[in-house]
Amino acid sequence: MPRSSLNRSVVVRRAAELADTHGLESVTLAAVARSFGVQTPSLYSHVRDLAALRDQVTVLALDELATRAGEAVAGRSRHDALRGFAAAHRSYLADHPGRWEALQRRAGPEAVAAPAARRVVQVTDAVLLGYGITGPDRTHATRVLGGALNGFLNLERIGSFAHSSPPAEQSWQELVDALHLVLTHWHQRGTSRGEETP
Amino acid sequence: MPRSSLNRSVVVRRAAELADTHGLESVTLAAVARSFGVQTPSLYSHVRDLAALRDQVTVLALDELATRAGEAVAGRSRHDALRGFAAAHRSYLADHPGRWEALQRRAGPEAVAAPAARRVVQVTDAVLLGYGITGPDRTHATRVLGGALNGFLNLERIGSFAHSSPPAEQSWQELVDALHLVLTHWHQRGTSRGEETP
DNA sequence: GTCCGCAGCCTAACACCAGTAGGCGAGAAC
DNA sequence: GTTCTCGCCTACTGGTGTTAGGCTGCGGAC
Repeated sequence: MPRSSLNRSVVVRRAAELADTHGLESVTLAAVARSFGVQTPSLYSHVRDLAALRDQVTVLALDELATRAGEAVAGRSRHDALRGFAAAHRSYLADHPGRWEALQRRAGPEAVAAPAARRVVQVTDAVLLGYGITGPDRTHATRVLGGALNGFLNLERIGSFAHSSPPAEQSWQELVDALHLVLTHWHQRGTSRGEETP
Repeated sequence: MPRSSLNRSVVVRRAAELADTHGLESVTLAAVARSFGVQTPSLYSHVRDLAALRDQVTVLALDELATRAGEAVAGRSRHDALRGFAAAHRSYLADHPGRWEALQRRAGPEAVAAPAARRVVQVTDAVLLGYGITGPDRTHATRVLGGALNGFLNLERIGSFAHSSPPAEQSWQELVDALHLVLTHWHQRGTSRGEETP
């Protein structure tokens, strides 16, 4: 019997695959061990905990999402960058629904401190810089942009759009265009409300 | 011993309270039974399943949210209605985090077919009608609005905003103002892209 | 008032899961 | 070749969902 190729990153990757095929909440230590043909307690050499395993799936997802979004944004600006950024999110959900699910969860402290989390923010910032949004406003815009994309995709994922007629794809285009409008007018709107020069 | 005050709606309500205090995933049949001083199998007279219990918490949340949002919108229009609608969502999350969590989940078929789900959409439509958004565009706007609000609040809930400086409250105001801008310009943007008269 | 039906809660039991304690053997170090 | 170490193992505990079937006390029929 080969001593085994079991490994922390291998275990996490397998957990992510199980999440994608059967949903995150069916990612269980017993299921992961079964998929390796191994007994459950053997995993504790590589993973502290079930919670830690799921947290690491979250970190993996953050990392992959940041990479995919970064590639989609590279060399583009404004509307093109925004479209690529949004499409990266949507395609990641389509390709890896279980890992996406892991992003919609409150993760442990070591997961949120991971560099992968910061990378996602950095890519978002790159899009906003293309719109000329800087300073403290950029944090607000990051949150608005991230929230809108995540929220739409999450509603689509849980089936909220499945029972009304127009396909979600069209609404998605509307959302991206709406965000373009918001980002284009961000500065003017901010100054008109007198928040930037108090 | 009183024959019991156990009841389907009482059980669901207790499950919702447990969700609010300890999180939705700690809503377990064993915990609900314990809170009534009753054995676990006794609950099966009132609830089909653990999944059904959680689905009914979702329906309860949809109903309460629709009521709260409806009251916040009544007699208002445009920016005022939007602000009330958004504030209703945010306050519901603050007051009932566990029930909110139940809204971010894929629910069973009988839950999504519940009248409560339609009521939420109707209230949203009322806000959009105030902006003069009608016809097929209204579905898109409903999804954009719902997605943006849900997404922002969900990111706030899972702590995504806890590690950057400006408080989330300010970003929330920015989001509501941004949505006002989007809804105000919805019609123009739609026609300018030639989608309404194909 | 007495009896019966039945709804509602009970015990018993099974399968599954997370997590802990300690054993054992294969490969590496020397 | 001997020894050490690490990775996987077995055995076990406590908790969970779910089913099957028993008991009991309340409400209605007479």
